[in-house]
Amino acid sequence: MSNTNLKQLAAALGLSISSVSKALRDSYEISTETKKRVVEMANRMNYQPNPFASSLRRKKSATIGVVIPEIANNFFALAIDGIQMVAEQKGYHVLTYLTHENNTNEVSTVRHLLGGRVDGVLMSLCRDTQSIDHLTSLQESGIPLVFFDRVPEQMSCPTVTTDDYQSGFRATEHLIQSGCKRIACLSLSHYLSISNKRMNGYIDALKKHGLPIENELIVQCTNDNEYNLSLIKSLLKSRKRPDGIFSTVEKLAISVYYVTQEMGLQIPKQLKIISFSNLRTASLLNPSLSTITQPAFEIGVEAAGLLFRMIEKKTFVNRIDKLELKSDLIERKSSERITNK
Amino acid sequence: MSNTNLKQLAAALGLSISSVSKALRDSYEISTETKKRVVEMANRMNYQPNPFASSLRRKKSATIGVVIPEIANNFFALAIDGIQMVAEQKGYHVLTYLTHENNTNEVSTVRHLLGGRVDGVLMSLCRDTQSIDHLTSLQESGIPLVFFDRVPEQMSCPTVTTDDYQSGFRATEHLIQSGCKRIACLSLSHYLSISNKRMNGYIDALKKHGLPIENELIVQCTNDNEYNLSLIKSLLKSRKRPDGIFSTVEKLAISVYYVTQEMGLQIPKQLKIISFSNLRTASLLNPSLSTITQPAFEIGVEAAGLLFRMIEKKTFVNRIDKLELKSDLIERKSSERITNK
DNA sequence: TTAATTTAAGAAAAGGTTTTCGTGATTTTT
DNA sequence: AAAAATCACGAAAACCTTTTCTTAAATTAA
Repeated sequence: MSNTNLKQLAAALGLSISSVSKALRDSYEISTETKKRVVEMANRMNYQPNPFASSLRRKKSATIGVVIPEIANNFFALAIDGIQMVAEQKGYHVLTYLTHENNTNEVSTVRHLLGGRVDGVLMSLCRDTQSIDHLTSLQESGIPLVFFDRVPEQMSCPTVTTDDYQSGFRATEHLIQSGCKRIACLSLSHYLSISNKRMNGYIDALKKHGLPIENELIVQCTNDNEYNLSLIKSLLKSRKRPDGIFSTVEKLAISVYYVTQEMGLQIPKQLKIISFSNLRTASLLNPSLSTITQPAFEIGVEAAGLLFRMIEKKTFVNRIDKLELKSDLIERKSSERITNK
Repeated sequence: MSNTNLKQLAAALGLSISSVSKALRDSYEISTETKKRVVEMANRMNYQPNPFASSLRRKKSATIGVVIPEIANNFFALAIDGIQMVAEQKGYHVLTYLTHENNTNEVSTVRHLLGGRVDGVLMSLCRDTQSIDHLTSLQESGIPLVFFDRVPEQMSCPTVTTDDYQSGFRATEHLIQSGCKRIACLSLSHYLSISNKRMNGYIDALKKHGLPIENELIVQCTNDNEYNLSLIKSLLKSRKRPDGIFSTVEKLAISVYYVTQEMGLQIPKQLKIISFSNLRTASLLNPSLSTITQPAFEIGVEAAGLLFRMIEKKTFVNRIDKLELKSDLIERKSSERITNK
């Protein structure tokens, strides 16, 4: 154990505990020479302040909590990366919680967080969260709270998102311009506002170009990968198979690739697809996948930045501060127009 | 704030603080009816014990630390997933630290951890860690410590790894059997034992099949992606270009794909490749990538399991407990034998 | 019926830090 | 030279739980 505490340090220096504490925190009450002596001895004795005693006394944990649906997900991994970077700069620790897209986990995680273990919380909702009671109670507890990407629409709380509606619109319009007439939309959840915004963009793009909105082309997927595969399979085997797919989430696009591979359907000849994705290998897929790529790292950075502004209370953060970043649409083979029919 | 504490709870119940505390911890000293009353009131007042006071008193943080090189990496993301699962079962929190493959960060993170913020540490070394002083001092501080995947060979400490030597051997032999005569090896770091083990497997496979070991075919890559691309480019443009590549790490295989795409080199016709990888889209790449896939999630689970055995001290964990899991070799197009020459 | 034991609870210390308040000693002001 | 202010440090409370040690009451044993 490091196990030297202030008491021992004070004894070794012939000073009082309080003086040593002040010296280490660079208080004006302590003379410069004493400070030097103290710091020296602290290093020599390998003193590390007990974080719990400190947190207990100061009512500061120097820790933020991050609650996300999953970690084995390019978007969230990158966001965490950004969050960690900012936290480290601020001298904060990062406690990560995974909900696995399960609302029950989300609720119990929030309950834990209410215990005061963290000074602030960054959160991205899980796909089946409907009630926001646990979220409001967290907010009302006074713990700074910022949502990113998957945000609760009904709540007045700072958020960092991307231009989901526009992205959905542009992606769909891109498919239309590539010649698609029947475009399906794969949605992750009808509870999530990002899913719905993306879908609304899709719908409005169809409307703008005079294409009908067909319910059987809007597929609400689940959290069960196998089941999603069967949904996609039946979509692609239906009498009036779509000739384009707008996938609101990477995972589902990958499933589409698997299904087309199995069925022998050719992308982009028989089916075009574009998807939200942060896959680094999108351009190496067969065929390369057209993507709407969110600035995941920056989202993490911005969300953390907002959170620390709230924690430090230097600049006021309004509850309705909503930051919206832009996603990139990257056209690749999977949505390419076929010239020679 | 939740901000109800034992004192207030005790006052509301007309009991002493100590009795309430005992009741909540289900002590035999408290009658069952009183316990019921206490628990009820605790729920009603939304009582959450202060984790810092508790940690201070019990000298237990209910937190483990995980130190990894990066998070935007399929292997580590999956490992974290496994770790989190076990930690959650045990009622522990997970503090994540990223070293970004930088030894300085690793050292300073370890120093932080010495402060006693965590009850145990899971760690995977960064690529440029040579000195293990910081690691031994962490171990000697008495904090349970388990390494996974990237482990320090010189240290006597529990580890969870995979059969890296055999995997390297099998991968190389597979390339040879597919017809390769000049096989290059892309290594991440000559400091990491996993890199070296994989490379030794490669070397021994070449030896077994009577192929020469050529230094210019063993490429030590860096942490600079751009530079790695140029290394790979010059490798593939050299007079005697290799006809096979064994990549010890996913990232480098992806770089190879980019380079071959740019150069117009055809995989597997002109160049075959196999790589360590946890990419979910390996089979969807163009061409599909042959991989050695480590059981990343299980590695996390096992490492966490070992760590908790140490923390709980129920079963003794020997310092030389080394757990080795098996990786899978999955043959795909990228290393396929070309039949009709 | 008294002594011994068990039961149920409270008082108080301990854990290590931070911070407020106090206090002599020195320096500055009048 | 006396009064005021500053300096450098110490004592002690506070943060909230947990746990050990007591203790009064109730039960059992003798």
